[in-house]
Amino acid sequence: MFKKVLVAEDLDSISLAVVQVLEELQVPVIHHVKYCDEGLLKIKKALADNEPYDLLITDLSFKSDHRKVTLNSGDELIDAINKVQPNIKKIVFSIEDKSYRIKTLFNELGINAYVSKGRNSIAELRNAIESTFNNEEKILSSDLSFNFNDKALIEIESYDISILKLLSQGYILESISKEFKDLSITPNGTSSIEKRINKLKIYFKANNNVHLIAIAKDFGLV
Amino acid sequence: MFKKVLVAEDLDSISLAVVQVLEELQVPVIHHVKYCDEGLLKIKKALADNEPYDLLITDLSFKSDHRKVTLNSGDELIDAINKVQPNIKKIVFSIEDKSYRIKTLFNELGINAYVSKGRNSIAELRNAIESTFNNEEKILSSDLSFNFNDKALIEIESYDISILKLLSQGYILESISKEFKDLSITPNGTSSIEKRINKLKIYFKANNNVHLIAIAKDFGLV
DNA sequence: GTAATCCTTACGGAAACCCGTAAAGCGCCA
DNA sequence: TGGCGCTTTACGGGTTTCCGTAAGGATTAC
Repeated sequence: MFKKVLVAEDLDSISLAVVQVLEELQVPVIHHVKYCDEGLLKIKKALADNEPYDLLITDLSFKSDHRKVTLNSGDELIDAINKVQPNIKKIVFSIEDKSYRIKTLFNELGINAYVSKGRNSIAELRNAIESTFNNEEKILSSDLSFNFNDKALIEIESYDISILKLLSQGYILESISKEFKDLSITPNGTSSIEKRINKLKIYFKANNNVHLIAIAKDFGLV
Repeated sequence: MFKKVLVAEDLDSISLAVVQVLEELQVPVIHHVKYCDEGLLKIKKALADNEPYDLLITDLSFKSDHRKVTLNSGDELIDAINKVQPNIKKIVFSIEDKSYRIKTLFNELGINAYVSKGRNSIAELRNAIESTFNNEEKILSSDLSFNFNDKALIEIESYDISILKLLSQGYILESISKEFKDLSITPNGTSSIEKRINKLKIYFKANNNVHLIAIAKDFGLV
């Protein structure tokens, strides 16, 4: 079994359960942090001491409070850790159940397992830890049964997300076009952007921009 | 201390912690349900048996799965319970931290305490249970420090929420007007509705309708 | 080298919005 | 009854979205 595990989870009520699972699995060293920044520090320290962690279990969303932080989410934490210790095994344990979000975690951040917090997630988490230890790939908790090869949501790319983000911030077409030109994102003609928004509206069956952003929010795309 | 407590919480990783707190407080009878419907049934059964619960601790949001349910949220559960056993003490334990949502829980559903899931929520929950037992009123976990008498968010009433809801569903002004006429909600002229939306835009500093709905989603208003 | 195709951009008219102003409706009170 | 204040509604013009059509440019096929 894993020898040294780091848990990043802000909710104390949940971390309690995670740590309990790790103890049952007889993991000798279990550390727990409530802020992403702390997590990165611990990873770096362990590397410097030549006693690196071999598993990270992290949540995605962290509450913001008085404390000033540079890493705001599990995504950012994983991204930062990948730059210093890419070979570490990574399990995400989160409430998120949108396929788009989860796919990018596997494809872009290279996580090993995703466990969705739910009615039977403690058992799911235990299984995921064991499977990860046995070098299985792309482990998904059983309540998430979407197809990994489903093209549908993969087709929505970062370009679309950028448009949706700006729309949700109150930008009008022309401003989006200007912004894209500044950032050298192409295509950036108002007409092209308009066309792309139209595709999104058809895809999500939205009547208008307002409806589209409401749906995008529900899907966790923005 | 309380003699018989019902916990309604779908996430097993969290209910574990809640039950643990109750055990530490030496509550003799602790029941736990993962679905709201189950919760209502247990309450009714206990009443019929003349052994009613004296405390309810519930989450607000419950994941939907294959199972068909009639009560979808903690709000609905409390509302239903209030109809059969209004005198039961009620504590809400949820991640939600929007003052609008929480105020309506106190004002319209008559809950006794609200504890926000956070980095120190186990201790907060314990305190809230004890304070509730001692008949204190309107207990709020300490990380939520908004003023109860703050008029700002109270001014946003169900009329505004209705507009925002319809907007987020892709309705145009005229359709909203028609819908309001059908439901005999007044005012229902397009102009009045437009004016009200304008107020909301000023209040939330939104540039346009798209922006407004994005903000409303963030605030959990729709 | 030319045609076919796709992507990007431009254009224009109808619909919906945004925003200010003005009229109509309604309760209140003298 | 008539005037006052407030709310609701109507109206109008400027802006933005919405949606179809088409021109220009790049890539691919043959």
